[in-house]
Amino acid sequence: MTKNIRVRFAPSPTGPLHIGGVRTALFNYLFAKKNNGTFILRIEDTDQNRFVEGAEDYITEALDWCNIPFDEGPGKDGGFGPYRQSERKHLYKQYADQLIKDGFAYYAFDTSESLDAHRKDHEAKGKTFIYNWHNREKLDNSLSLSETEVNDKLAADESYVIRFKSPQDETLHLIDEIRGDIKIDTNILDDKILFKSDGMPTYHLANIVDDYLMKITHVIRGEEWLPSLALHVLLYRCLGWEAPKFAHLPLILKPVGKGKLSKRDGDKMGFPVFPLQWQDPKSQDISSGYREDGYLPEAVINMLVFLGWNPGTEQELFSLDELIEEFDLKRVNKAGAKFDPEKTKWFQQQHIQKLESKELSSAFKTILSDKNISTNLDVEKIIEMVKERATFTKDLWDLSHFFFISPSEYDEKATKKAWKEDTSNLMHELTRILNDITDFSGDSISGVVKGWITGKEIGFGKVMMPLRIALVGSLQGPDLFDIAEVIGKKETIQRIENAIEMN
RNA sequence: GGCCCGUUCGUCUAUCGGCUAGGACGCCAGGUUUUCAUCCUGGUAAGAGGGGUUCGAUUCCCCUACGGGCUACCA
Repeated sequence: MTKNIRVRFAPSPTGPLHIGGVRTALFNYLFAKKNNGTFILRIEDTDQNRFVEGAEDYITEALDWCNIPFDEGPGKDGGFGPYRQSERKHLYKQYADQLIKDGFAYYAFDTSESLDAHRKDHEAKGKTFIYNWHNREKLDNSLSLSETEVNDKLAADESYVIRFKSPQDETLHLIDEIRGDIKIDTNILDDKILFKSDGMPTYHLANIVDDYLMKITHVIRGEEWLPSLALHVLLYRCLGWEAPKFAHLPLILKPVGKGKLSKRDGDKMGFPVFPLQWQDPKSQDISSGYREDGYLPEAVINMLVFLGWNPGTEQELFSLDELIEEFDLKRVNKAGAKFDPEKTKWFQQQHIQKLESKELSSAFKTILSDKNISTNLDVEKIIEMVKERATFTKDLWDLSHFFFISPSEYDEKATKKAWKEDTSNLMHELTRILNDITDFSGDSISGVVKGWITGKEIGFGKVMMPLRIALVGSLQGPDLFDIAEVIGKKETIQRIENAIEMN
């Protein structure tokens, strides 16, 4: 019998979720959905000092926008709640105590100051201070002190932490679902703090306890956690629990230069690193978001999933459902991937093209009403005509404004190129011809005008270019005759007359 | 510094020992669109270096180099 797959995304509410975090959530989501499993959101807020107002709401809103909502999490109890570690505070201490009782952990009374001094001292000698078997007998803890001393300190309410007692002389064989076997010598491990003096567990303890209690089967997280894997596996062992499977995702790196992608890269190069816009509650600084910049969530998702994963085929464009179908942890890469803002735009362009004109035009109608433009024109047809040139919804106005507003000025360069001495006469004649057309459809206008041009032997450019200037204002846009059809006979002729007058 | 992970076109990547190393983004050139964009076609460009193993290594092993991560009473 196979266990129910349960995965979790466990961010800290220390600020806006950045796209690396979104990708981690996405991989968890895809893995869960692919396996009919459960995707859980757990808020890891054990560090009260770093708590940022609004960050948790941001996380859930971002997941919603990306269409990867959680099945269980704050406000959505699936029987394993609460889902904020701050609300689970009472759960952790007993496990730390159990570890002490079983000899796997110990009390430590060293102050931060004394530890800092040790570190500085070692550094000065070119050595590294590690709190572990090397020196724990010499430091201020329940391993070096007598039982009475320890009890006295505890009774005196002296502040303490609980440290893990890393085992000695053992080679750990760890398995990562993406990287394979990893061997670790336990002698190099340090005695990590499990329980802080403020009464809160550290990430390590809370994480293990919650994953166990929430029956997590697969821990899919960023590569920055790989060094902690040994500790985590050891904790499961010492607590007598079966460990879940682990998969460590490669990191997203800066487009240029060294290191992992950061907020600053986005500011510097002009692309968002956050799914949603974020205003820092303290500094009031605003960071741009993909949503506000006009990206489609499906484009962002598609871009993110290809940073470190591929289906093994040549298909690159995927819907979320297709991703769920195709996703496989085994096809996740090991190496970090540099983020590419250009390719992100390409994904956006591809996905907006997949949208139905109907959908786009309803979004576009909002833009129109924002601009106080009311129209009798067939908006859906206009969108159909211009959408192939759009990358963002907001491009639609630049691509189609001339349908709604008659040109008030004409592109200088284009006019110089296209409007010659005899052009006005030609345009006059054209208005008379257009006026006689009864079926004012693109095809019919095209037939009549082309016939006239050919008959007069005047060359297409001499008519088409000035006509385009008259209708559009510049040398761009979709098929001229289609434009004429949409704006209608009266408006078409009017615009030509305006152009004659102004040139 | 120590430990761990990684390394194919500029970038994202395919290849489960047989390679003329494939695709995509970008860039360049041509074509379509009597405009512009889209689109189409073509081009550019790669397995870090050195040792092994093998009939044969991009693929497996080792070393070096380089890149990344971790090294907090942060996650």
